[in-house]
Amino acid sequence: MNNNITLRDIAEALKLSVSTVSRALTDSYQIGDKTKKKVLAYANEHNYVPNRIARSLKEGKSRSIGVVVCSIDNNFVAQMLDGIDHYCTEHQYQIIIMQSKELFEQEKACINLLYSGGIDGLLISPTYQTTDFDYLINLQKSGLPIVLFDRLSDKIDTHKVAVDNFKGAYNATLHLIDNGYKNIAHINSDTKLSMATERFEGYKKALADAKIPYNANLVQFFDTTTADNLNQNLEKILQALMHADTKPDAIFTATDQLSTRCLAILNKLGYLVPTDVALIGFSNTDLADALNPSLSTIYQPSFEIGSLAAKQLLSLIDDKTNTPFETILLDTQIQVRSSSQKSK
Amino acid sequence: MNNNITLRDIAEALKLSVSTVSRALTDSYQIGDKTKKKVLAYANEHNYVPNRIARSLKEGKSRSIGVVVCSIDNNFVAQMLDGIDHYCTEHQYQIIIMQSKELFEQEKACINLLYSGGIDGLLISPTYQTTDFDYLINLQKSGLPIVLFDRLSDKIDTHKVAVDNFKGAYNATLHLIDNGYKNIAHINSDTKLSMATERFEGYKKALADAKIPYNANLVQFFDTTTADNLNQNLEKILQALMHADTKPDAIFTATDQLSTRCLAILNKLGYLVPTDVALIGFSNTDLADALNPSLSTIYQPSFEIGSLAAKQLLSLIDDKTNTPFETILLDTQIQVRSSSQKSK
DNA sequence: TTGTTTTACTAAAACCATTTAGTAAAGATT
DNA sequence: AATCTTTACTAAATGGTTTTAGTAAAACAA
Repeated sequence: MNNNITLRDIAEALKLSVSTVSRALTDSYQIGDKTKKKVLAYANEHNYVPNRIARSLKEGKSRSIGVVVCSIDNNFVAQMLDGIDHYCTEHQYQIIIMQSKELFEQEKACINLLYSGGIDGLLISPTYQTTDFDYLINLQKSGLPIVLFDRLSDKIDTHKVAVDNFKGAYNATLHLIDNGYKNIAHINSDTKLSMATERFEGYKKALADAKIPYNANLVQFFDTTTADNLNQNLEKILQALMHADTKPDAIFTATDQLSTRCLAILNKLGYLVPTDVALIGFSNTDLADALNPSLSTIYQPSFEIGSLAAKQLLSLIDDKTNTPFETILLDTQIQVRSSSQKSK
Repeated sequence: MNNNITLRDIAEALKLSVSTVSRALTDSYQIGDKTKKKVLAYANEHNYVPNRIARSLKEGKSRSIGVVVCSIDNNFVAQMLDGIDHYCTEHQYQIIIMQSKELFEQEKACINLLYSGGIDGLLISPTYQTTDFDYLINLQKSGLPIVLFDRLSDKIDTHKVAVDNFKGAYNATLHLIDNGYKNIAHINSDTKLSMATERFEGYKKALADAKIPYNANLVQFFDTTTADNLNQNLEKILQALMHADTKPDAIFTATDQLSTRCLAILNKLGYLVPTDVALIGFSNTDLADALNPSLSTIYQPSFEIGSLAAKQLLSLIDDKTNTPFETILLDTQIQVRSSSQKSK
């Protein structure tokens, strides 16, 4: 902790009261000009910085918010955190980031720690496991402003910020259809969060609109919570898919990790993308154009998700007017590259 | 901010003094068993959590540390942050991450904010621009424990954690030489931090040991601080290199961003890697094997750098014994893939 | 019985900034 | 001259925890 001078030090040095010094520094009308100047001069000279902790204690506000994400070590998450940090820094709020590592119990532990640490609000992107939002609802009831971002749930009523998953998935699938693909597989995470079903629904709607019959054998949901799970299961699933009766000619993957891992595994298994099988998926990797082949992606405005979520939270913290909760859905962007096109 | 019950609430409810309650909860010998049980029961029932801010104020410790990095939105940085977070969470410290965005002025702003926010210690990976360490030295003098990680400097004496850049660069260059490459270019950042020169020296030493004459025309240092700088300058540099009299048959890139961007640009310019030019570089991307071609890398133990740095900092915070400062250099790992080998 | 020790508690200060309530002195008003 | 207002300040409380110093009562020893 810093050992700067305090108001008291200034007061004693200048033979004033602590309250006078405090007021002088906040330019109160109650203090005369000469005194103000004297105090200001002394404060500057001795590099006075108000003790943030004392102020927090007094004001009952810490000007810090908690952020809970699955893992900081995830490209897409890091981009959103960048957006959160940008907005918060601009508005003089500090962020305390904690990682749930996709474990519900750890998520609860993070939240408890943050809450007792005195955050003014909470920004959370729940784990894939999370189905119980009661503890969040309780915190909310006891006065903690909460905003959900990226991964949403209907079980809690609050501000929410994410992308239009349905539309993004619809567009991805439509793009494959437009490029002549008919047997389109879909690989998704088995989370109960709405993003998974929304992307699945978008996929089905695009098929339906194109009058392509839905084939459940081409759709796989599975546990992607750990890297090991993902790699091993995904390899099995891809092997199975590619040896099935109705071998897919294209794949639409629903998450960042799934998309890039899928490409890596297809390469490893010796399949030529897109000749043997085309691929498009949700992903924000900035290496999409350097991949083999360059990967077509559904890009999410990650930075904006983060900064908007932060904005919603700070407005919730400031406003005690009961503005109704809203859900903001941003548009995704389709980035067509080689992995999803027959020619090129 | 949370509105939990306080010691005082418990005290009033049980008709005890605040100090008795405080002592009962810390299991002090001064409190009788019956009272302890009564207090503990009440505290549990009403979900008492000590107010972290009040405790910080009293103890003069916040159990939080500041972390300053160039950008959270950088794969390698995020991996190190994961390591820092892991160690700190384990030891009940909170981390407050701030981004310098490679700007020296912003770095100073971050540090000031963190310092006045009452951090117990600082973990910093300076910007490429940073050459002046006086402000850090001043903070150190006024009692703030500081640990440098990843990007080091001789200008400040403290604990430091990074990789053995010289050896990593030497091994990368040696690998290219062993694979028959002779005209090896080297692309590096123009930072004044030691990592750049160390990697450059490793490159030169490997050439010298192999009796390959050093050719300054094959070596390029340039400003990589922004993505725009990097992309545009790198493209120019690669164009120039590939059209020079002594066209390189291989390239060794010194940073994560340089390596992956270099590959992307070579692809874009139509050069076949490794046939036209081989490539190996420092990089921690988990997409190395999905790149076109799969990218040979010098991998840094990023997680360990982070967790070790955190460990050093926390030991500095606890220990007031003046253990001498040490610099820990971890070994890099060479990961040979297609981009650096003639046959495959 | 008197004096000493132990047990089990409490009052109050400390950490530092903010803020409410109040005071003394100067200046203005009638 | 007497009253009101304004100016420029201060004392003290507040926030919640920890800790120092202290007290009353019980237990024990002589």
